[in-house]
Amino acid sequence: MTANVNETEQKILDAAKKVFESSGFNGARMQHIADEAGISKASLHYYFRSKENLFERIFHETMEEFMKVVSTWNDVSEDWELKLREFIVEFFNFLHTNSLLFILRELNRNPELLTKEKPKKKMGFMEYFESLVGKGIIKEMNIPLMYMFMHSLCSYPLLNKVIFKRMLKMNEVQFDAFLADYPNHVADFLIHSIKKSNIKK
Amino acid sequence: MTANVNETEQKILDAAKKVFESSGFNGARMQHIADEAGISKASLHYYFRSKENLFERIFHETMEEFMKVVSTWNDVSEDWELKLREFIVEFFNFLHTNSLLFILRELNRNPELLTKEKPKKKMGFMEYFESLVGKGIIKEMNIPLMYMFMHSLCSYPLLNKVIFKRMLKMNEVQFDAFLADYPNHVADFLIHSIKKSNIKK
DNA sequence: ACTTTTGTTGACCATTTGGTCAAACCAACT
DNA sequence: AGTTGGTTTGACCAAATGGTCAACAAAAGT
Repeated sequence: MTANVNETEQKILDAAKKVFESSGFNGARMQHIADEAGISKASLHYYFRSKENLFERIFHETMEEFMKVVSTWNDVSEDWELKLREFIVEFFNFLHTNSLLFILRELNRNPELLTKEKPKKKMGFMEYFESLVGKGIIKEMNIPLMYMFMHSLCSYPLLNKVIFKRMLKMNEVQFDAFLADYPNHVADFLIHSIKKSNIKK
Repeated sequence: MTANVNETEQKILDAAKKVFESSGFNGARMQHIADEAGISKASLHYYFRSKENLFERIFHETMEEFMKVVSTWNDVSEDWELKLREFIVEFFNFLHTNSLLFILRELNRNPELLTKEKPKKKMGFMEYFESLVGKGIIKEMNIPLMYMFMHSLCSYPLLNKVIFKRMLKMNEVQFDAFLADYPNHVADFLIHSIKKSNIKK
Protein backbone atom coordinates (compact mmCIF):
# COMPACT_ATOMS: atom_id res chain seq x y z
CA MET A 1 0.00 0.00 0.00
CA THR A 2 1.36 3.44 0.97
CA ALA A 3 1.54 6.01 -1.81
CA ASN A 4 -1.44 8.29 -2.18
CA VAL A 5 -4.09 5.58 -1.77
CA ASN A 6 -2.11 3.54 -4.29
CA GLU A 7 -1.15 4.82 -7.67
CA THR A 8 -2.38 1.80 -9.59
CA GLU A 9 -5.77 1.90 -7.95
CA GLN A 10 -6.14 5.51 -9.01
CA LYS A 11 -5.12 4.70 -12.58
CA ILE A 12 -7.81 2.04 -12.60
CA LEU A 13 -10.45 4.37 -11.23
CA ASP A 14 -9.63 6.99 -13.83
CA ALA A 15 -9.69 4.45 -16.63
CA ALA A 16 -12.90 2.89 -15.38
CA LYS A 17 -14.65 6.24 -15.08
CA LYS A 18 -13.69 7.09 -18.62
CA VAL A 19 -14.80 3.77 -20.06
CA PHE A 20 -18.00 3.43 -18.04
CA GLU A 21 -19.03 6.98 -18.84
CA SER A 22 -18.56 6.61 -22.55
CA SER A 23 -19.77 3.03 -22.99
CA GLY A 24 -22.11 2.42 -20.08
CA PHE A 25 -22.05 -0.65 -17.87
CA ASN A 26 -23.26 -2.99 -20.59
CA GLY A 27 -20.97 -1.65 -23.26
CA ALA A 28 -17.86 -1.43 -21.11
CA ARG A 29 -15.24 -4.20 -21.31
CA MET A 30 -12.93 -5.12 -18.47
CA GLN A 31 -10.13 -5.62 -21.00
CA HIS A 32 -10.72 -2.12 -22.29
CA ILE A 33 -10.47 -0.67 -18.79
CA ALA A 34 -7.29 -2.63 -18.13
CA ASP A 35 -5.74 -1.39 -21.38
CA GLU A 36 -6.72 2.18 -20.59
CA ALA A 37 -5.08 1.85 -17.17
CA GLY A 38 -2.02 0.21 -18.67
CA ILE A 39 -2.26 -3.00 -16.66
CA SER A 40 -3.39 -6.58 -17.22
CA LYS A 41 -6.94 -7.74 -16.84
CA ALA A 42 -5.83 -10.06 -14.05
CA SER A 43 -4.43 -7.11 -12.14
CA LEU A 44 -7.66 -5.28 -12.62
CA HIS A 45 -9.49 -8.13 -10.94
CA TYR A 46 -6.87 -8.18 -8.22
CA TYR A 47 -7.87 -4.64 -7.24
CA PHE A 48 -11.60 -4.86 -7.83
CA ARG A 49 -13.10 -8.31 -7.58
CA SER A 50 -15.78 -7.85 -10.19
CA LYS A 51 -17.07 -5.53 -12.87
CA GLU A 52 -20.14 -4.87 -10.76
CA ASN A 53 -17.92 -3.91 -7.89
CA LEU A 54 -15.79 -1.50 -9.87
CA PHE A 55 -18.85 -0.03 -11.51
CA GLU A 56 -20.62 0.67 -8.25
CA ARG A 57 -17.53 2.42 -6.94
CA ILE A 58 -17.40 4.67 -10.00
CA PHE A 59 -21.11 5.33 -10.03
CA HIS A 60 -21.14 6.13 -6.36
CA GLU A 61 -18.28 8.60 -6.68
CA THR A 62 -19.91 10.30 -9.66
CA MET A 63 -23.23 10.53 -7.89
CA GLU A 64 -21.59 11.85 -4.76
CA GLU A 65 -19.91 14.64 -6.70
CA PHE A 66 -23.10 15.42 -8.59
CA MET A 67 -25.10 15.69 -5.40
CA LYS A 68 -22.41 17.83 -3.85
CA VAL A 69 -22.52 20.36 -6.68
CA VAL A 70 -26.30 20.33 -6.83
CA SER A 71 -26.88 20.78 -3.14
CA THR A 72 -24.11 23.17 -2.31
CA TRP A 73 -25.37 26.67 -2.05
CA ASN A 74 -22.72 29.36 -2.05
CA ASP A 75 -23.12 31.32 1.16
CA VAL A 76 -20.63 34.12 0.81
CA SER A 77 -22.81 36.65 -0.91
CA GLU A 78 -26.05 38.13 0.29
CA ASP A 79 -27.09 39.01 -3.22
CA TRP A 80 -29.44 36.28 -4.40
CA GLU A 81 -29.13 37.29 -8.05
CA LEU A 82 -25.39 36.91 -7.94
CA LYS A 83 -25.66 33.66 -6.02
CA LEU A 84 -28.06 32.22 -8.52
CA ARG A 85 -25.92 33.26 -11.45
CA GLU A 86 -22.82 31.77 -9.89
CA PHE A 87 -24.63 28.56 -9.13
CA ILE A 88 -25.86 28.21 -12.68
CA VAL A 89 -22.43 28.88 -14.15
CA GLU A 90 -20.78 26.44 -11.78
CA PHE A 91 -23.38 23.76 -12.36
CA PHE A 92 -23.12 24.17 -16.09
CA ASN A 93 -19.35 23.89 -16.00
CA PHE A 94 -19.63 20.80 -13.89
CA LEU A 95 -21.93 19.20 -16.42
CA HIS A 96 -19.43 20.07 -19.11
CA THR A 97 -16.85 17.74 -17.62
CA ASN A 98 -19.11 15.09 -16.13
CA SER A 99 -21.42 12.91 -18.06
CA LEU A 100 -24.95 13.37 -16.85
CA LEU A 101 -26.00 10.88 -19.50
CA PHE A 102 -23.99 8.30 -17.61
CA ILE A 103 -26.04 8.89 -14.49
CA LEU A 104 -29.39 8.87 -16.27
CA ARG A 105 -28.50 5.82 -18.34
CA GLU A 106 -27.37 3.70 -15.43
CA LEU A 107 -30.14 4.88 -13.15
CA ASN A 108 -32.58 3.80 -15.80
CA ARG A 109 -30.90 0.42 -16.12
CA ASN A 110 -30.98 -0.17 -12.41
CA PRO A 111 -33.06 2.20 -10.27
CA GLU A 112 -31.77 0.46 -7.15
CA LEU A 113 -28.52 2.35 -7.59
CA LEU A 114 -30.14 5.48 -6.18
CA THR A 115 -31.33 3.81 -3.01
CA LYS A 116 -27.69 3.18 -2.09
CA GLU A 117 -26.99 6.92 -2.05
CA LYS A 118 -27.75 8.64 1.20
CA PRO A 119 -29.51 11.98 0.81
CA LYS A 120 -27.66 15.19 1.60
CA LYS A 121 -29.03 17.33 4.36
CA LYS A 122 -27.94 20.82 3.52
CA MET A 123 -29.39 24.23 2.93
CA GLY A 124 -30.00 24.15 -0.79
CA PHE A 125 -31.73 25.93 -3.60
CA MET A 126 -35.24 25.08 -2.51
CA GLU A 127 -34.94 26.16 1.10
CA TYR A 128 -33.11 29.33 0.16
CA PHE A 129 -35.69 30.50 -2.35
CA GLU A 130 -38.56 29.50 -0.16
CA SER A 131 -37.14 31.78 2.48
CA LEU A 132 -36.73 34.59 -0.07
CA VAL A 133 -40.37 34.23 -0.97
CA GLY A 134 -41.26 34.16 2.70
CA LYS A 135 -39.42 37.41 3.30
CA GLY A 136 -41.10 38.97 0.28
CA ILE A 137 -37.81 39.60 -1.48
CA ILE A 138 -38.82 37.85 -4.68
CA LYS A 139 -42.10 37.14 -6.43
CA GLU A 140 -44.62 34.71 -5.07
CA MET A 141 -43.86 31.55 -6.98
CA ASN A 142 -43.85 27.78 -7.35
CA ILE A 143 -40.41 26.88 -6.05
CA PRO A 144 -40.29 23.22 -7.06
CA LEU A 145 -41.29 24.30 -10.55
CA MET A 146 -38.52 26.89 -10.61
CA TYR A 147 -36.10 24.27 -9.36
CA MET A 148 -37.08 22.00 -12.21
CA PHE A 149 -36.81 24.80 -14.73
CA MET A 150 -33.33 25.67 -13.63
CA HIS A 151 -32.13 22.10 -13.77
CA SER A 152 -33.73 21.51 -17.13
CA LEU A 153 -32.24 24.61 -18.67
CA CYS A 154 -28.79 23.79 -17.37
CA SER A 155 -28.77 20.10 -18.11
CA TYR A 156 -30.55 19.40 -21.33
CA PRO A 157 -28.49 21.36 -23.86
CA LEU A 158 -25.41 19.29 -23.08
CA LEU A 159 -27.32 16.02 -23.00
CA ASN A 160 -28.83 16.76 -26.35
CA LYS A 161 -25.87 18.46 -28.00
CA VAL A 162 -25.90 16.27 -31.10
CA ILE A 163 -29.51 16.94 -32.01
CA PHE A 164 -29.46 20.63 -31.14
CA LYS A 165 -26.40 21.15 -33.30
CA ARG A 166 -28.30 19.67 -36.17
CA MET A 167 -31.55 21.49 -35.54
CA LEU A 168 -29.87 24.86 -35.16
CA LYS A 169 -27.66 24.11 -38.16
CA MET A 170 -24.47 24.89 -36.28
CA ASN A 171 -21.08 23.27 -36.52
CA GLU A 172 -19.03 22.25 -33.49
CA VAL A 173 -17.32 25.65 -33.17
CA GLN A 174 -20.49 27.68 -33.52
CA PHE A 175 -22.32 25.52 -31.05
CA ASP A 176 -19.55 25.73 -28.47
CA ALA A 177 -19.56 29.50 -28.85
CA PHE A 178 -23.29 29.43 -28.29
CA LEU A 179 -22.86 27.32 -25.16
CA ALA A 180 -20.20 29.66 -23.78
CA ASP A 181 -22.82 32.39 -23.40
CA TYR A 182 -25.55 29.99 -22.49
CA PRO A 183 -25.36 29.88 -18.67
CA ASN A 184 -25.57 33.65 -18.44
CA HIS A 185 -28.61 33.64 -20.68
CA VAL A 186 -30.21 31.12 -18.38
CA ALA A 187 -29.36 33.25 -15.39
CA ASP A 188 -30.78 36.38 -17.03
CA PHE A 189 -33.91 34.55 -17.95
CA LEU A 190 -34.55 33.06 -14.53
CA ILE A 191 -33.62 36.17 -12.60
CA HIS A 192 -35.94 38.22 -14.75
CA SER A 193 -38.84 35.92 -14.04
CA ILE A 194 -38.13 35.75 -10.32
CA LYS A 195 -37.42 39.36 -9.61
CA LYS A 196 -40.10 41.61 -8.27
CA SER A 197 -40.77 43.93 -11.15
CA ASN A 198 -40.26 47.62 -10.51
CA ILE A 199 -40.57 49.60 -13.67
CA LYS A 200 -40.04 47.41 -16.71
CA LYS A 201 -36.97 48.62 -18.55
CA MET B 1 -46.45 -11.94 -47.47
CA THR B 2 -49.92 -10.31 -47.56
CA ALA B 3 -51.48 -9.40 -44.22
CA ASN B 4 -50.76 -5.91 -42.94
CA VAL B 5 -47.04 -5.97 -43.69
CA ASN B 6 -46.88 -9.34 -41.94
CA GLU B 7 -48.19 -9.94 -38.50
CA THR B 8 -45.07 -11.67 -37.22
CA GLU B 9 -42.82 -8.89 -38.41
CA GLN B 10 -44.94 -6.41 -36.51
CA LYS B 11 -44.80 -8.52 -33.38
CA ILE B 12 -41.04 -8.54 -33.68
CA LEU B 13 -40.85 -4.79 -34.20
CA ASP B 14 -43.00 -4.16 -31.16
CA ALA B 15 -40.96 -6.52 -29.04
CA ALA B 16 -37.68 -5.11 -30.30
CA LYS B 17 -38.76 -1.54 -29.63
CA LYS B 18 -39.71 -2.43 -26.10
CA VAL B 19 -36.50 -4.31 -25.37
CA PHE B 20 -34.14 -1.87 -27.09
CA GLU B 21 -35.75 1.09 -25.39
CA SER B 22 -35.50 -0.35 -21.94
CA SER B 23 -32.14 -2.10 -22.22
CA GLY B 24 -30.29 -0.25 -24.96
CA PHE B 25 -28.44 -1.89 -27.81
CA ASN B 26 -25.71 -3.31 -25.61
CA GLY B 27 -28.03 -4.57 -22.93
CA ALA B 28 -30.64 -6.05 -25.26
CA ARG B 29 -30.62 -9.80 -25.95
CA MET B 30 -31.91 -11.37 -29.14
CA GLN B 31 -33.37 -14.22 -27.10
CA HIS B 32 -35.24 -11.71 -24.97
CA ILE B 33 -36.71 -10.05 -28.06
CA ALA B 34 -37.71 -13.43 -29.47
CA ASP B 35 -39.40 -14.40 -26.20
CA GLU B 36 -41.21 -11.07 -26.04
CA ALA B 37 -42.46 -11.61 -29.59
CA GLY B 38 -43.43 -15.20 -28.84
CA ILE B 39 -41.24 -16.78 -31.52
CA SER B 40 -37.93 -18.61 -31.70
CA LYS B 41 -34.58 -16.89 -31.95
CA ALA B 42 -34.04 -18.58 -35.32
CA SER B 43 -37.24 -17.04 -36.64
CA LEU B 44 -36.13 -13.69 -35.39
CA HIS B 45 -32.99 -14.00 -37.49
CA TYR B 46 -35.09 -15.16 -40.41
CA TYR B 47 -36.88 -11.80 -40.43
CA PHE B 48 -33.98 -9.57 -39.52
CA ARG B 49 -30.55 -10.87 -40.42
CA SER B 50 -28.71 -9.34 -37.50
CA LYS B 51 -29.14 -7.50 -34.24
CA GLU B 52 -27.56 -4.44 -35.84
CA ASN B 53 -30.10 -4.62 -38.62
CA LEU B 54 -33.10 -4.88 -36.35
CA PHE B 55 -31.75 -2.16 -34.13
CA GLU B 56 -31.24 0.30 -36.95
CA ARG B 57 -34.78 -0.29 -38.09
CA ILE B 58 -36.16 0.46 -34.64
CA PHE B 59 -33.92 3.44 -34.11
CA HIS B 60 -34.78 4.89 -37.47
CA GLU B 61 -38.52 4.57 -36.85
CA THR B 62 -38.23 6.15 -33.42
CA MET B 63 -36.13 8.99 -34.75
CA GLU B 64 -38.52 9.51 -37.64
CA GLU B 65 -41.45 9.87 -35.29
CA PHE B 66 -39.52 12.14 -32.97
CA MET B 67 -38.51 14.42 -35.81
CA LYS B 68 -42.06 14.46 -37.08
CA VAL B 69 -43.45 15.64 -33.75
CA VAL B 70 -40.66 18.15 -33.25
CA SER B 71 -40.86 19.71 -36.67
CA THR B 72 -44.59 19.71 -37.16
CA TRP B 73 -46.07 23.08 -36.51
CA ASN B 74 -49.80 23.15 -36.14
CA ASP B 75 -51.13 25.56 -38.77
CA VAL B 76 -54.81 25.74 -38.02
CA SER B 77 -54.79 28.57 -35.57
CA GLU B 78 -53.56 32.11 -36.06
CA ASP B 79 -53.08 32.59 -32.35
CA TRP B 80 -49.40 32.00 -31.61
CA GLU B 81 -49.98 31.63 -27.90
CA LEU B 82 -52.46 28.86 -28.43
CA LYS B 83 -50.25 27.23 -31.02
CA LEU B 84 -47.28 27.27 -28.71
CA ARG B 85 -49.28 25.86 -25.84
CA GLU B 86 -50.67 23.08 -27.97
CA PHE B 87 -47.25 22.25 -29.29
CA ILE B 88 -45.80 22.00 -25.80
CA VAL B 89 -48.61 19.81 -24.56
CA GLU B 90 -48.37 17.54 -27.57
CA PHE B 91 -44.61 17.29 -27.39
CA PHE B 92 -44.74 16.55 -23.69
CA ASN B 93 -47.30 13.82 -24.20
CA PHE B 94 -45.20 12.32 -26.94
CA LEU B 95 -42.20 12.17 -24.63
CA HIS B 96 -44.36 10.47 -22.05
CA THR B 97 -44.80 7.44 -24.27
CA ASN B 98 -41.50 7.46 -26.13
CA SER B 99 -38.14 7.06 -24.55
CA LEU B 100 -36.00 10.07 -25.28
CA LEU B 101 -33.31 8.44 -23.18
CA PHE B 102 -33.18 5.71 -25.80
CA ILE B 103 -32.38 8.25 -28.50
CA LEU B 104 -29.78 10.09 -26.48
CA ARG B 105 -28.16 6.90 -25.24
CA GLU B 106 -27.79 5.34 -28.67
CA LEU B 107 -26.79 8.57 -30.35
CA ASN B 108 -24.05 8.88 -27.81
CA ARG B 109 -22.93 5.31 -28.42
CA ASN B 110 -22.81 5.83 -32.15
CA PRO B 111 -23.13 9.39 -33.47
CA GLU B 112 -23.14 8.02 -37.03
CA LEU B 113 -26.75 7.01 -36.46
CA LEU B 114 -27.86 10.59 -36.94
CA THR B 115 -26.15 10.98 -40.30
CA LYS B 116 -28.44 8.29 -41.67
CA GLU B 117 -31.49 10.42 -40.91
CA LYS B 118 -32.44 12.88 -43.57
CA PRO B 119 -33.40 16.32 -42.25
CA LYS B 120 -36.99 17.47 -42.46
CA LYS B 121 -37.68 20.54 -44.49
CA LYS B 122 -40.77 22.05 -43.00
CA MET B 123 -41.97 25.28 -41.51
CA GLY B 124 -41.12 24.76 -37.85
CA PHE B 125 -40.81 26.52 -34.57
CA MET B 126 -37.75 28.55 -35.51
CA GLU B 127 -39.05 29.96 -38.77
CA TYR B 128 -42.45 30.70 -37.31
CA PHE B 129 -41.13 32.68 -34.37
CA GLU B 130 -38.55 34.44 -36.46
CA SER B 131 -41.39 35.69 -38.62
CA LEU B 132 -43.36 36.77 -35.54
CA VAL B 133 -40.38 38.80 -34.41
CA GLY B 134 -40.01 40.22 -37.90
CA LYS B 135 -43.62 41.36 -37.89
CA GLY B 136 -43.17 42.89 -34.46
CA ILE B 137 -45.84 40.68 -32.91
CA ILE B 138 -43.61 39.40 -30.12
CA LYS B 139 -40.58 40.72 -28.29
CA GLU B 140 -37.22 41.04 -29.95
CA MET B 141 -35.45 37.87 -28.89
CA ASN B 142 -32.88 35.16 -29.41
CA ILE B 143 -34.91 32.51 -31.19
CA PRO B 144 -32.40 29.63 -31.07
CA LEU B 145 -32.11 30.26 -27.36
CA MET B 146 -35.86 30.17 -26.95
CA TYR B 147 -35.96 26.97 -28.99
CA MET B 148 -33.45 25.41 -26.66
CA PHE B 149 -35.32 26.60 -23.58
CA MET B 150 -38.54 25.11 -24.79
CA HIS B 151 -37.00 21.76 -25.58
CA SER B 152 -35.11 21.65 -22.32
CA LEU B 153 -38.16 22.46 -20.24
CA CYS B 154 -40.24 19.84 -22.02
CA SER B 155 -37.68 17.07 -22.15
CA TYR B 156 -35.62 17.06 -19.03
CA PRO B 157 -38.22 16.44 -16.32
CA LEU B 158 -39.13 13.09 -17.83
CA LEU B 159 -35.52 12.12 -18.47
CA ASN B 160 -34.63 12.88 -14.93
CA LYS B 161 -37.77 11.69 -13.23
CA VAL B 162 -35.97 9.46 -10.72
CA ILE B 163 -33.71 12.16 -9.35
CA PHE B 164 -36.34 14.90 -9.35
CA LYS B 165 -38.72 12.70 -7.42
CA ARG B 166 -36.06 12.30 -4.81
CA MET B 167 -34.99 15.93 -4.70
CA LEU B 168 -38.54 17.20 -4.44
CA LYS B 169 -39.36 14.50 -1.90
CA MET B 170 -42.38 13.32 -3.85
CA ASN B 171 -43.74 9.81 -4.30
CA GLU B 172 -44.84 8.41 -7.65
CA VAL B 173 -48.39 9.70 -7.34
CA GLN B 174 -47.43 13.18 -6.24
CA PHE B 175 -44.86 13.49 -8.97
CA ASP B 176 -47.26 12.35 -11.67
CA ALA B 177 -49.77 14.90 -10.44
CA PHE B 178 -47.06 17.51 -10.66
CA LEU B 179 -46.24 16.46 -14.20
CA ALA B 180 -49.87 16.61 -15.25
CA ASP B 181 -49.87 20.38 -14.75
CA TYR B 182 -46.33 20.77 -15.94
CA PRO B 183 -46.75 21.45 -19.67
CA ASN B 184 -49.17 24.28 -19.00
CA HIS B 185 -46.75 25.83 -16.54
CA VAL B 186 -44.06 25.67 -19.22
CA ALA B 187 -46.41 27.28 -21.71
CA ASP B 188 -47.36 30.04 -19.26
CA PHE B 189 -43.75 30.69 -18.50
CA LEU B 190 -42.58 30.87 -22.09
CA ILE B 191 -45.54 32.86 -23.33
CA HIS B 192 -45.05 35.35 -20.56
CA SER B 193 -41.44 35.91 -21.51
CA ILE B 194 -42.16 36.16 -25.21
CA LYS B 195 -45.22 38.37 -25.15
CA LYS B 196 -44.88 42.07 -25.67
CA SER B 197 -45.69 43.48 -22.27
CA ASN B 198 -48.61 45.87 -22.04
CA ILE B 199 -49.37 46.73 -18.50
CA LYS B 200 -47.99 44.12 -16.13
CA LYS B 201 -50.85 42.48 -14.31
C1' DA C 1 -52.04 -34.92 -55.63
C1' DC C 2 -47.50 -33.09 -55.78
C1' DT C 3 -44.19 -29.54 -56.23
C1' DT C 4 -42.42 -25.23 -54.85
C1' DT C 5 -42.01 -21.50 -51.95
C1' DT C 6 -42.18 -19.52 -47.53
C1' DG C 7 -41.99 -19.98 -42.40
C1' DT C 8 -40.38 -22.17 -38.09
C1' DT C 9 -37.46 -24.36 -34.95
C1' DG C 10 -34.15 -27.24 -32.00
C1' DA C 11 -29.60 -28.16 -32.07
C1' DC C 12 -25.34 -26.49 -32.82
C1' DC C 13 -21.18 -23.32 -33.55
C1' DA C 14 -17.69 -19.62 -32.91
C1' DT C 15 -16.59 -15.78 -30.44
C1' DT C 16 -16.65 -12.81 -26.71
C1' DT C 17 -16.13 -11.92 -22.07
C1' DG C 18 -16.04 -11.88 -16.90
C1' DG C 19 -13.45 -14.21 -13.92
C1' DT C 20 -9.64 -17.61 -11.90
C1' DC C 21 -5.04 -19.43 -10.86
C1' DA C 22 -0.50 -20.93 -10.52
C1' DA C 23 3.75 -19.21 -11.53
C1' DA C 24 6.78 -15.43 -11.72
C1' DC C 25 8.34 -10.95 -9.98
C1' DC C 26 9.86 -7.69 -6.64
C1' DA C 27 10.79 -4.98 -2.60
C1' DA C 28 11.65 -5.30 2.28
C1' DC C 29 13.26 -7.55 6.18
C1' DT C 30 16.43 -11.07 8.67
C1' DA D 1 21.46 -15.38 0.31
C1' DG D 2 17.15 -16.59 1.84
C1' DT D 3 12.46 -15.77 3.42
C1' DT D 4 8.26 -13.39 3.33
C1' DG D 5 4.31 -10.79 1.65
C1' DG D 6 2.36 -8.19 -1.63
C1' DT D 7 1.82 -7.46 -6.86
C1' DT D 8 1.56 -8.75 -11.79
C1' DT D 9 0.47 -11.53 -15.57
C1' DG D 10 -0.15 -15.18 -19.38
C1' DA D 11 -2.86 -18.95 -19.87
C1' DC D 12 -6.98 -20.85 -19.09
C1' DC D 13 -12.14 -21.70 -18.05
C1' DA D 14 -17.21 -21.57 -18.13
C1' DA D 15 -21.09 -19.10 -19.41
C1' DA D 16 -23.41 -16.11 -22.41
C1' DT D 17 -24.62 -14.73 -26.82
C1' DG D 18 -25.15 -13.60 -31.89
C1' DG D 19 -25.68 -16.24 -35.58
C1' DT D 20 -26.23 -20.66 -38.76
C1' DC D 21 -28.30 -24.84 -40.61
C1' DA D 22 -30.62 -28.93 -41.71
C1' DA D 23 -34.91 -30.67 -41.05
C1' DC D 24 -39.59 -30.08 -40.71
C1' DA D 25 -44.27 -27.64 -41.33
C1' DA D 26 -47.47 -24.95 -43.77
C1' DA D 27 -49.15 -22.37 -47.63
C1' DA D 28 -49.40 -21.45 -52.38
C1' DG D 29 -49.09 -22.70 -57.16
C1' DT D 30 -49.80 -26.22 -60.80
